[in-house]
Amino acid sequence: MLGPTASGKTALALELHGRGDVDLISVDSAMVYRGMDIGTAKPEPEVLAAHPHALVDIRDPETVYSVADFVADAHRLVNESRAAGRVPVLVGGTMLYFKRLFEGLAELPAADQMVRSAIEDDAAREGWPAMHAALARVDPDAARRIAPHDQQRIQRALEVFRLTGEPITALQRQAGGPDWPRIDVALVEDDRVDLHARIGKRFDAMMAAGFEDEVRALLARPGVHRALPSLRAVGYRQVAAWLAGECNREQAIADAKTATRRLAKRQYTWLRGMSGLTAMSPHDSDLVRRVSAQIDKNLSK
RNA sequence: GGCCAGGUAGCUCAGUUGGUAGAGCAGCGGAUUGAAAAUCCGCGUGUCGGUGGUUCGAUUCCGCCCCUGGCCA
Repeated sequence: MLGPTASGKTALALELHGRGDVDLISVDSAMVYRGMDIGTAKPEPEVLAAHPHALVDIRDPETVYSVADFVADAHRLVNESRAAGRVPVLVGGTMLYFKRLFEGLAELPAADQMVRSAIEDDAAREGWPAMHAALARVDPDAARRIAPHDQQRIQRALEVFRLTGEPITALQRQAGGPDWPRIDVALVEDDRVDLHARIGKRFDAMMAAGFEDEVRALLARPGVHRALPSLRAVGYRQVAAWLAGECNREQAIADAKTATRRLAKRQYTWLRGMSGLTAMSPHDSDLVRRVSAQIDKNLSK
C-alpha cells in the first residue's frame, strides 16, 4: 500500500489489521527512528501496541538506515509472515524502498565512511563538478546520467569505484526481485489543493502536540547532529534550523509545510511512474472492504 | 470629501524613453540502486485594476471610474 504523506495510509493499515491475518510492515525511512514520533506522524504507542508495525522504532536517530537495510529486513519479514500462513501488508511512502524491494537491489558495497569522507574532502577542494568530471573518466555511463551537482550520487558512484575498481553502472545491472504474488494499492488524493490543506493542518497539529520539544530532545542526545539522515527529515530539519537561530518560528513552520508539499509531489512522481498500481481514493468510504476483498481474491488464487 | 502613494504571475516586487513583460519565493513536471522525508534536473503559470481617448500600435501617454494604504478635513 503506497501513498504520499498525509494520504491516510496509516488509518487504512490499522483497519486492515483488524482482519486478523495481516502482518503490518512499515515502509518509511523516518518512522524507523526511535524518538521521532510527532514529526513522522507515527501512531500512538497504544495504537502500535494493538496494531504492531514491523520496522517502526528499530533504530536510534544517530544511526543510518539504508535502502539495503530495508530490503533485507522486508525480505525476511515477508517471508516469515508468508511461512506462517499470514498476509504481509507493506504500507508506507518511501517509494525507493518499494521500488528496490520489488525490482531488486544490485550487490554493491555498503557505504564506507572513510571513503565518503575522502571524497568529501576532495570535493571541498575541487568542487562537485570536478568530481563529476573525475567520475566521467572511470564511469562515463554513470557520469552521463548523474548531474554535475548531484553530490550524493556522484559521491556514491565514486565510492563504489574506489571500493571495487568497477563502475557502478556495470554492477547495477545485476538485480532481480522476489516473485511474491501481490497487489499494489496506491492511495492518492486526486485534489492537490485538499492535500496541501491537510498537510498544513497536520503540521500545525504537530506543533501543538509539542514537536518543538521532540526536536530539542533529539538534538540534546550526544551523538545527534543536524547532518544525520534522521535530522534531515522533513519538519525536523526546519525546526532544527529555527532552534539553531537560523530563522524564526514562523518561517520554520512555513518552510516545513513547503518541504512536506514537495515531498508529496516527489511521491506522486514515483507513483505515476510505477506500473500495475490500483489507485484508490482516501475519500472512498468503502476503501477497507475493497482492499480487503482484493486481498481475499489474491489469496484464493 | 480633498491631497498624496500604489494597483503588473498564487505572494513580494522590478520593468517597458509606446512594439502585449521578468526576478525571488510559492507552484508544476521529471530523474531516482546502501542518506531517499535525501540529492539533483527542467518549466513563467499574466485581460500589466476597469473604461474611454491619442496612436499604425497603449501594460506604458492623457481623461474618467473603481479598489487599497497614508495624510488632511
